[in-house]
Amino acid sequence: MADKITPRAQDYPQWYLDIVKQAGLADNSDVRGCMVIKPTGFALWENMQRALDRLFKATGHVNAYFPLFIPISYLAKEEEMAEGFAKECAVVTHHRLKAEKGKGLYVDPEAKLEEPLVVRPTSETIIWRTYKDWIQSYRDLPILVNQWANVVRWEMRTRLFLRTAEFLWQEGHTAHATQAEAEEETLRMVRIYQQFAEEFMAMPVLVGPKTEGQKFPGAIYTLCIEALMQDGKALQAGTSHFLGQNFAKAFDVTFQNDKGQREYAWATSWGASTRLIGGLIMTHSDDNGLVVPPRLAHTHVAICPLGKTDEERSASLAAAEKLAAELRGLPRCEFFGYEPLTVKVDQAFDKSPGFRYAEYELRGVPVRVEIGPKDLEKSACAVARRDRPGKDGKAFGVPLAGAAQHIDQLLRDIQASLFNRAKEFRESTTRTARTYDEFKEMIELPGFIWAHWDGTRATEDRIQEETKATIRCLPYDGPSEPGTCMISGQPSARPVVFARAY
RNA sequence: CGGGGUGUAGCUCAGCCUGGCUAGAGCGCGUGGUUUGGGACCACGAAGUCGCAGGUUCGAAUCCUGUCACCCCGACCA
Repeated sequence: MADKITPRAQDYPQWYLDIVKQAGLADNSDVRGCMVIKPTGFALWENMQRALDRLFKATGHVNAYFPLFIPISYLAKEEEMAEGFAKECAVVTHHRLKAEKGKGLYVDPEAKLEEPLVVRPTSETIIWRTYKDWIQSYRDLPILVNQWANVVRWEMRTRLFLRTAEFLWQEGHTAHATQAEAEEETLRMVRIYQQFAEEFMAMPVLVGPKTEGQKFPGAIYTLCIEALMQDGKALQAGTSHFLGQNFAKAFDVTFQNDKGQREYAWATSWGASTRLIGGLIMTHSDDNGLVVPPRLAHTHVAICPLGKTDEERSASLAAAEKLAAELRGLPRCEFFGYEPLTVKVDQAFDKSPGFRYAEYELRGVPVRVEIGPKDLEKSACAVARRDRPGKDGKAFGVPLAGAAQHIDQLLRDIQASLFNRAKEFRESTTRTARTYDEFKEMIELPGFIWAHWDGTRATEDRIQEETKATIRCLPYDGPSEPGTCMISGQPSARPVVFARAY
């Protein structure tokens, strides 16, 4: 028997770690705060990348790549950003080692860099330095570039996927001729993140601006998507920033408009990272293991042929291969990214059936099919859906004729049911606080809290200090009636959403 | 940076207080056999500089000093 997964109810953080490790997604590495993303985990990321990349391209973006190293003087140019990231930057100061017998390998003091290079914590500065060379005229705009990259933020405390010192992400950096166009882009991209989260990850999100205190350093404002994890804590899952002309001014990026006047370009940036994998886990998985929504699954269907004798096994195996071929041969469609379904025929006859079932549950394969002698007598198979773990989700007697179509539909049903379940959980744990006392009681419960806030930093800070809750965002969709701040009694245009967060 | 803890086989840990023969267990791994419709079992086997350095001692995983690393709590955290 494999190591047990700690039940969620007993110790949620330990459950999360157990899932990550036992489903084979990632491991801690020898380098503090950095992780090894294993093939199974990386496959999830690749599927996320593929889906997001399609959405970006469909909205006119192209990919490019900028350097890992940023001269320290670039980072210094935008004051807010310099201040915001100063405490978490890795810095390269030398370009050579020396190997000497007896002394081993050491940094060559002769090889000190003229100017230290910062390992990018984010790429606005190096990219805007580059855009200075790309932009002369309004005809050069907009620039709609995205890059897939790794970044380093030297965090004090890390957690696999949710916060690691090095992480993988995409960062979009766009330049526009007008403020209105840049603001449209900012909104467009946060809505793309929402679409991705909800349609692919089956993870419902709130969408809206961050408060002044929570925005990205260097931004005019930050829009975000906020998801709710099963333990009732919020997770910021993607951000889109309107940067105004801050970076254009810092790097002197101007263009001539159609009237021949010089203007500074308008900027946006937006990013989502491997943190999404953490969000995916904490939205759907259960005490039996990982649960992956079919649209992001690396293996859609696992077929387990059964049998005690060679004759039984070869008959089951033949039926399994036939079904696998039918599944792979289903018409390609948008829902699965125009790729064929991935089907694994499991031939581990030396393992007990129970072990094989548990293994696919642990790894989050959305649909498992069992074909044994008893099924073949009836030309049928057993089909188990991962969103309902154990025997509850298993249906016997599914006719082999038409099984492929049945499973295709089942995968779509699972995708929808995961989203609905997550949304119901969010709705059932979302509360409205009318007074601060009420709020303090509610914050001890899982979930989001709507409450009125006077819009000041002081009130926001006080609430955080006293309750550890932060304003997650000022959602676009939701109640909008005015009221009064639960603390100061000052007028509030509309309620905002609080939660404790990752 | 403050507080606490842990370093012994791939993993989880026992042994340390009270020094002593060849350093142990479970899981995992390898080989062979019996099993197989919800995490099978038997037999045999491989595998450890006891984090590192120094000291005390006839003798150190065990005692002392130093050091490094990691984990947890806090502070910090697009």
